[in-house]
Amino acid sequence: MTDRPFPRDLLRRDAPEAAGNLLGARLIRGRGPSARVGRIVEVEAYAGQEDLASHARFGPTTRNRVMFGSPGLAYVYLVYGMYSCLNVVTGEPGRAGALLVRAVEPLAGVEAMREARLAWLERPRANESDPRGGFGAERISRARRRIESLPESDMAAGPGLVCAAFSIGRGDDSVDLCDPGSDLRLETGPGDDDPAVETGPRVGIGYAPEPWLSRPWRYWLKGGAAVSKPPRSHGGT
DNA sequence: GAACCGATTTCCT
DNA sequence: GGAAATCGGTTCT
Repeated sequence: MTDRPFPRDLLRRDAPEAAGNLLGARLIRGRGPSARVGRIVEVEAYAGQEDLASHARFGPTTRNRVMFGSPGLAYVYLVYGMYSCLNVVTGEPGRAGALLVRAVEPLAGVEAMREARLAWLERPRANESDPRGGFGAERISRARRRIESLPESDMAAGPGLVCAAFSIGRGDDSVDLCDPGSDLRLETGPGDDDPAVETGPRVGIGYAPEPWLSRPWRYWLKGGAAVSKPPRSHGGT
């Protein structure tokens, strides 16, 4: 594997300014032949406390505390009761900021990612004694078949899917992604040429007022097959 | 302590 | 186009 630790200094600025630095970086889980490696192709920037779309808008809390910490740390939270989302903290300590990793293009360990997606399906449920057991089993079985034939580019094409494919959960909250010794970490890509970056409004923040709602703080690498498809409920025709 | 809701994904009609 | 799944945080009583 390459072995180029991601320079923390590239994250010492407000999230929208650091976004371009994170695009193209490698996200890595594990080491050796079983390592899972992917290229970050889509991110969303969440700025300081003034950004009313950000979890930081209420100030430091138990959940978002790491957003106010050092750049390069992982901020992992649970959305909709089931999906984890991975963020890379940006900015100097004391100033909140983070980049949400929305999509990753698999480069190595794709089958391990597929296994992780399958394992996520069978994740332990809190209410196991729920009477609707049979229904859930059939639904899971159909989802399993779908994942078994899923194209590589769709393996981590969405924030919840990135975490499922890389086995990321709340246990990874506050992990230092710039530390080469971390099991979950970042590395720089190979001397990437000047990549073409496109931008657009952030997804899933309908609760936010203007101007935050329309800030073009979603960034993706042009032509990336793994770029996430925004949920229909949020936009597309 | 209870009500409300989300930085999502998937399936159904 | 509509809604379910599923639960910890945040906010209110």
